Amino acid sequence: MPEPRKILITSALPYANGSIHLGHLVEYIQTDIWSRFQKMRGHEAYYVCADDAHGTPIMLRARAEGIEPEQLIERVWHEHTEDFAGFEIGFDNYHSTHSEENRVCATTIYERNRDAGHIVRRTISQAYDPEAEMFLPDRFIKGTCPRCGAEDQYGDNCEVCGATYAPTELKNAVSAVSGATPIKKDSEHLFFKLGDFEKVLRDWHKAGHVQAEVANKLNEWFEAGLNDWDISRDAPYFGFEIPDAAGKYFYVWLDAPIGYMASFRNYCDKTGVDFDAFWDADSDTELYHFIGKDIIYFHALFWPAMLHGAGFRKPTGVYAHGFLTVDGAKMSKSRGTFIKARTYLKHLNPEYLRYYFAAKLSSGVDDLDLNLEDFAARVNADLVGKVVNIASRCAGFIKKRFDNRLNDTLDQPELYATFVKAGDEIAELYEKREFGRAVREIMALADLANQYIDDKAPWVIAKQDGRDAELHAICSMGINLFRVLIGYLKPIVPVMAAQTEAFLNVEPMRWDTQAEPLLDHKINAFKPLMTRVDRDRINAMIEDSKEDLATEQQATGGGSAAVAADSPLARDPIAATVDFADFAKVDLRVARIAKAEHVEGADKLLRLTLDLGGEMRNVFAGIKAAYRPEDLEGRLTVMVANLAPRKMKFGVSEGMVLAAGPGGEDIFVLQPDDGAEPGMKVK
RNA sequence: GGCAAGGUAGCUCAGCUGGUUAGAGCACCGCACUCAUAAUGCGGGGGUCGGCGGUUCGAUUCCGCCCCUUGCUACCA
Repeated sequence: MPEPRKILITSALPYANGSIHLGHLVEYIQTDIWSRFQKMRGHEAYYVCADDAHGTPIMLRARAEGIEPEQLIERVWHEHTEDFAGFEIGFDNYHSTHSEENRVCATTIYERNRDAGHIVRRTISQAYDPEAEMFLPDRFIKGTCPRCGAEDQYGDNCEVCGATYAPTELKNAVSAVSGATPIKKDSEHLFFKLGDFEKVLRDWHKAGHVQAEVANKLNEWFEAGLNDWDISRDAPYFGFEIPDAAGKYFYVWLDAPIGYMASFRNYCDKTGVDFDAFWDADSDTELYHFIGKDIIYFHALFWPAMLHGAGFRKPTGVYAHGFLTVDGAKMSKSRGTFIKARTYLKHLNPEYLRYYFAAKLSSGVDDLDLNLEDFAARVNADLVGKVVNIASRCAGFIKKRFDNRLNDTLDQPELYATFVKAGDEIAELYEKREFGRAVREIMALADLANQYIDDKAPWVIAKQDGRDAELHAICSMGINLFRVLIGYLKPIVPVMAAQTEAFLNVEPMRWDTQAEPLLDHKINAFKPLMTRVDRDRINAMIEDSKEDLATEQQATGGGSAAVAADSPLARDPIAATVDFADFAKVDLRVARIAKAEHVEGADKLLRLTLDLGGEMRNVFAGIKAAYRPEDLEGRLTVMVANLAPRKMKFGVSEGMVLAAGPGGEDIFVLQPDDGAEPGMKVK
């Protein structure tokens, strides 16, 4: 057996300001599968992570809650830890960037870079809130866009017209912290001279430590030129004070990646693992960072540069993944597809999601879609219908007829050998982070196993006298094939694998334990290893996620950014986007209400006769409680002119008048400005 | 606007360096089977491989242009 590799693996640090949601989990599940795989292969692998606990948003949120930042991050740390545990994310250590280890690591990296001449000081002018007595990050300044006049825009760019500008250009700028008008104020900042490392970084990228598509993107950045990086922030700030700059703090993004190192240091101090062996410049160990594609800049430029400048090793691999969409669209709170980890856990088995993500993950940076229909179908068909079914259809015979003891020889050694052999290819796919392809290979094997059983038809043999040995051999073979499959799936579904180990009465499976079949071996009674995805549970989860939103809005007290809980928008969220082509199908016309009258026997309806400028339409409208007929006559309004006629109790309605409001007396009929003429198209 | 990744059966996706009738799973239809968590097996229908040009004996696969989707970015990193 070759020498075990020494591997340190990380996932990006989640920010200690919010809950873990399904989008985060793509990364943690991807990393965890890879980590578990490496461990199963017998390598010395460590998976560490931490909460990213510093920065202005955390400081302000704590202030808003009337607690200290330390209390906030402590609480969030526990939430995050529980959520990750719920999804079987097997961290060897989960720490925090607000820790003594991180202070030491950050200080070391800073001081070494400073002493090597990679830090400069420069005075810059920034927006300052005179009331809150703090400098304001761009996103904490709001005002009117200088270009298009849209209100309530952030300090750096306008979400309406896309203009970019300096916060000082905003009209009527206010601080989102205090409401005061920001002023400009000078301050000395510390900068990391990223440009010093251009050659180092280019060489490092060329050496294949990042994905090809990421390297392309990095090239763009090189061409744009590497700017100095502002690594300091003024007090008040929640972070580490810079040793030789009183009142200045390390920018959160400086000490966040250092959190990987600090978490590992914390782990080493607890366990005696050799920290230096993993971080020295000449280390022969491997270091991998799994990240989202949005933070490539930090991990493929700043981080290796900082490490290099401080005399540490650089990462072996920085692997970016794409984002999660749900049913083809960005996660949306109003649609209930912004699903938090704990909301999911209330309703569904975490291994469903682990499997589904694995089945769709590749080594690329493509986005991943969680299609809820596909999710249920895929998990049910693959995991339950194919894989677990193999054990389920064999175990009964083994129990009833053979006292739960497996046969002492294999029915088809060559088929078993095929399964074992396939492990090499599957392992290679895992190693390359091509989990989707690995899963396809495994499911192809599962198909073979089911075909084998079908072909042998043990249920027929079972009914014939004197064929017990055959039956025993077939079912034992099936159980053995099942065992190999679960071994291959173990990095993805560790809980089901553990249950299988209990069922099979075996030690925890490793990659190389699959080569030898289980013969003449006593197993335990079979219990269902996984139940099918219940679509009702999925729906309940979606509903629950919508409720999360409502609760949150109440909690935030309807700040300017949040939609007030009782606003029309909150009661009736904006519908899914439609193409222009779809919109254009609706033919809206200006119409004059030629006649309005009560309808005999109708409680809510008025009969309107609409003049389209040549054509008259009979339309029933449910506006009786809000309007008197005589007030409507002669008015202009807007109608849907190509709506399919609808037969109603009192006659046929040939269109629909546009009106807004919840109903009853609160109905407001639309009316065009003066000058519009009946028949004009509304567009 | 810049850049990146995509656009392949109803849905989710495979298709390496161009080559015989373009694949899988789910869904659908038929048959078989009933050991198994309405599971499984066999067979079938269904695709102008986003559009238009070009290179080539031959292009889903290469080149150009266009359309659409998603994401990042826009003197923040």
